[in-house]
Amino acid sequence: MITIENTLFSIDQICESGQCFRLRPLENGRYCLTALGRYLEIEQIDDAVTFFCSQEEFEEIWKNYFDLDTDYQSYLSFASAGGPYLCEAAAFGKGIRILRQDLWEMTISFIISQQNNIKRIRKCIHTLCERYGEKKSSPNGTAYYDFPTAAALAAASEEDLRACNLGYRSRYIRDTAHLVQNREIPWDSLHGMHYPEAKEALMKLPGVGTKVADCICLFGLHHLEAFPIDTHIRQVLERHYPDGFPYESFPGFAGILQQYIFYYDLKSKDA
DNA sequence: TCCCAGGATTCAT
DNA sequence: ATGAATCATGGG
Repeated sequence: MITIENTLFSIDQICESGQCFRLRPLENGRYCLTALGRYLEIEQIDDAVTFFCSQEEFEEIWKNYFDLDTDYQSYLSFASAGGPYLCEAAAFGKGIRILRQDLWEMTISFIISQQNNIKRIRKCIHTLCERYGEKKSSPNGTAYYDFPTAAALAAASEEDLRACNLGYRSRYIRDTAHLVQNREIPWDSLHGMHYPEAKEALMKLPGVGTKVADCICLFGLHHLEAFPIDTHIRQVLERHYPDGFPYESFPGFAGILQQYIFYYDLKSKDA
């Protein structure tokens, strides 16, 4: 295990910000995460964050996954350019980070997210992993499931997927899996593309429109300029930025501010 | 019973 | 180029 000190890291805020659906709290106060084919437990006490893995695994995998080499204070300092509302939002969620998650997992996860709520999105993804992901065991013996591969989902029928309570999104997922599996989309090239062309390519996938493509770009390709506009963000923009959001004040990283806003709006409503 | 949830697609005008 | 209807499922 390895412990770091970081005032701008909150595993709870990251979990609750709705960007990572397979990060969840355990009974004992820790959090567990299944990602990149691995299982990880995390514990945070104030600014001290403990990763229950070897130092090598932390350095090679999780340090990058949690974007720990990035100085988020420099992003937070821009919040004032968005007025008092953005200042409040940024102060409220200053422990949030944009994780560097897997592209395929983000694609399927955010196809599922459409017209859906976060609790049920988590449940759908969990079911999908249980039924179509490879079962593994962590070093300490905890069983977990990988996120299903494109091949595994392409092999499923639409009826099988509907049995996972995915609803009308079942066909989107099946067809998307087929497109990727059959190389009908330049999948491996996506990582090398800039934001506009990556977004355009992703929108060729069934079930991927403007908003979902932006989420995939932000969380799966780490394009920080992607600014997903969902129902929450749309309402905030209408209410607090009637003359337009000052995107130009956050060149190349408006997506980070989007996450502060999303989390702030989400948490201000669940009382 | 109706409405909403990190929308996208299709079809109408 | 906009706008309404439709798409499953579960929770309030």
